[in-house]
Amino acid sequence: MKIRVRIAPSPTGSPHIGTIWQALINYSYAKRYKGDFIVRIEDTDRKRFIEGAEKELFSALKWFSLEPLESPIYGGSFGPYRQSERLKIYQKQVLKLIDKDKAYYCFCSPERLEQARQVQVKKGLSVMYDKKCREIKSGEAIKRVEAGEKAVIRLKVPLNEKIIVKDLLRGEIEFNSQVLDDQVLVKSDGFPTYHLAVVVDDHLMEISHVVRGEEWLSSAPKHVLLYQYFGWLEPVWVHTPIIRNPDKSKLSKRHGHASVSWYKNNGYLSQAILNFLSLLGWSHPKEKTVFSLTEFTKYFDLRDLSPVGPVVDLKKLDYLNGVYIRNTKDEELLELIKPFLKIKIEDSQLLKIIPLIKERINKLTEVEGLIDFFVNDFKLSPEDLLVKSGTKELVKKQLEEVIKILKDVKWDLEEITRVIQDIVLKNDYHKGQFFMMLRLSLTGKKISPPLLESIDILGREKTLKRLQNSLSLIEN
RNA sequence: GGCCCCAUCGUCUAACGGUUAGGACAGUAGGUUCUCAACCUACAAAUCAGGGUUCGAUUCCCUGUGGGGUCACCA
Repeated sequence: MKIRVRIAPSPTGSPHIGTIWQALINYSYAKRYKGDFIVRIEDTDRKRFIEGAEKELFSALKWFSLEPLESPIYGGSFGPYRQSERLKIYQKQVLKLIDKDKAYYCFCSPERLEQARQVQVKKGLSVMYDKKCREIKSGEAIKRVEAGEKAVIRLKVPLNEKIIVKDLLRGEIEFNSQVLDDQVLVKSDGFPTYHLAVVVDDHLMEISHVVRGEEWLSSAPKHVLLYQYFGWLEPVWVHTPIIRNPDKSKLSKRHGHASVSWYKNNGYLSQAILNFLSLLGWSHPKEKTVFSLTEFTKYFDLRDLSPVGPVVDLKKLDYLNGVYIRNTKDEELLELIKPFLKIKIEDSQLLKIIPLIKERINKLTEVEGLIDFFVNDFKLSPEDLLVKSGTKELVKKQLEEVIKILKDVKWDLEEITRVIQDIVLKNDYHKGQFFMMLRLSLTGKKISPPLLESIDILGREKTLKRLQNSLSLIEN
């Protein structure tokens, strides 16, 4: 059987990291077994539709290199891939159900339903449709519809039957049809609900494995029922764990970081995020935690997914991000860093700085704070300088010496290193203290990239100017 | 609340029914070092509880507890 898998997001907001995780496992499964990965847009809810959300989704998929074979933008032979463009298909299919007496028209007003619901809530019962319209003769119902009366179409759930969902990760799960609602399949605006659309589309698009979040498990028996009613072969059901916040709730903006843009804006690399995501819910090969998407697609199998909802631990992502940053070539890193810099700096100079900082950052956002001193001047408090570096006389003497020697030294790293270490040795200065003094004078920071390399890049003019500034500062 | 799912270090996760319950991140301590990192070494840290089954349960079964999901003309 040809493997065909899909993600089916709805365009109701900016892309969710959980959607990317779904994309990752679907894409990887398809890749591994030479199947097809498809994106279908589930835009049947016009109230929640957000303009531009679809575009954002595809640009996110592109960023992660998880591009589908078939989709609304790439096309494919099972299109259209937007549900709003498939209305006729659903209408045709649902009529089959009406014919078979497996679905029925319901004329109940939203008000009546609301009332019934409140009674149920009061009695502590689960909220379900009371099946009032189920008894209407189909001939009569059709007449009323033709007369223009507003109606929805509901699924006719059998009264007391066992329905089995065969889930790949959990085995057979048994539901009693009593707990299943006569689900609305077609809304009064003529749009299908998820339940109808997903079954029809997955079947017609020849989806072999329906891989989706565990939040769908409760409604899966309805879908199974639909496959039976239509007389179609069921796909393999795979309900994946839901990614959680540190407080174990479903990953959300409130308690965690759910949107792809947050990760992007906070200086994470797409490969690192992907690596991190692939670790979630998956029994990775022993003692190997760093691997690329290509490697992942070699090992990944749906069977190795665990049904336990993993918690997102940003500390681990930070670590992985650091690993990826260190493994990125300086030239590539340059391009990645630039969008995060507010200061203006020449590419050539930035390229010189990158080796000094790449192993001390975990996120691209940390770059600016480390390197702004190359460009910007800063205010230094004399108290700070003296507290960290010794007495006024000592600091003054040291600064004067350094200034003197740097004035006409040959300006390259080796020479600078030699002369400065000379000063320390000859005078028997406290090395740590001396370097801290220089560090503060030149960068205004207690923490900075390696000092001698920084001096080399700063250049003679700037270095001397800053040292002079510090000198005059403590003289006052 | 009904129904459903799940349960190994703080977190991500290993362990044909037999292991000193392993690794990674985070933590702690030390080494290296001009600071911070990176790197190296060490330490600490878990089988939810109670019953079975078994010569032997992290592993299989039951109950409890805990967590999660779901109960829409939303997906």
